[in-house]
Amino acid sequence: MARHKTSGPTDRELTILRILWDRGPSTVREVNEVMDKDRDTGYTTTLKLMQIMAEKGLLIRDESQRQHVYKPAITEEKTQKQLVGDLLERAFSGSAEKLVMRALSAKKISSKELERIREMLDKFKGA
Amino acid sequence: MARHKTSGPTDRELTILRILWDRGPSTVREVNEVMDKDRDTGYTTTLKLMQIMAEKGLLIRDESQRQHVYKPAITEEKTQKQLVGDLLERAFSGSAEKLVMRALSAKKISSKELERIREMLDKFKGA
DNA sequence: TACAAAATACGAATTTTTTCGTTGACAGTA
DNA sequence: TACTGTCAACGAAAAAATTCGTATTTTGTA
Repeated sequence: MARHKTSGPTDRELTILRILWDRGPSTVREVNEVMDKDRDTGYTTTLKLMQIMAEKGLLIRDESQRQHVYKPAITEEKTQKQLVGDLLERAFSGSAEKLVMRALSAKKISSKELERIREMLDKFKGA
Repeated sequence: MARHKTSGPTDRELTILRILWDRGPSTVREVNEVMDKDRDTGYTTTLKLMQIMAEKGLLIRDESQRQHVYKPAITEEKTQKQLVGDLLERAFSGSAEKLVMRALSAKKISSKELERIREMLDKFKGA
């Protein structure tokens, strides 16, 4: 697809990043197994994606083993922040309030979670 | 781009929807003028996009005038909800808490806005 | 009516993202 | 050593999204 200027990882790339953040450094096979469960994905497809991502600097590759081991080059936090910031501009004209509202209504949230969100708010208010 | 299964509007489509939500029903020229300001975009490019969106059912076209007038076929609310829900799954493994946290830290938020968000929380807590 | 301006229709090219087949290298083992 | 299974490299095809040139239609106006 064509991508916007501010663009970060593509869809499939994000899928791979998610897996690596969850699992920690992994081989292509390991990543592919997780991918494949959710949506049929050939091994070489995953391999190619991860190779490209390494080229782009999205992943770091350890070639010391025969089975190369990949890990994210960017933190989950930074990426999430970027994605949310992006969505904020593209779909919400910058209104964080509205985004939060939609997030809350998009999904049932436990009152425990609501409580933690409230605490966060306090922190931000203080800052 | 290739797009994920759950996929809603593409990038450029979302740009156009945003403009229509903001301005109300508009002609291609009007939309293109706004688009073009932000990023060079030929008139026929915008036209084609909007025609495709009309075909897809994303826009409704009023052809009674020579200058066709387009308006969104989907509400801002529904689309935003979908986009947030999507991002929630794709980048946050479903944790709304984290998404809200990132949203708050992605952008400076006025204390007035924080206050309103807090009120929203109360409502959700009650429900 | 003839011309110019402005719009839509159409088709195709381009770019980006995703997918995968094939090949050759390497490692373990019978 | 010869065989087998696993892996990375590579190139190219396919799919999706975006862009735009050209032709045609319509409308206003000289």
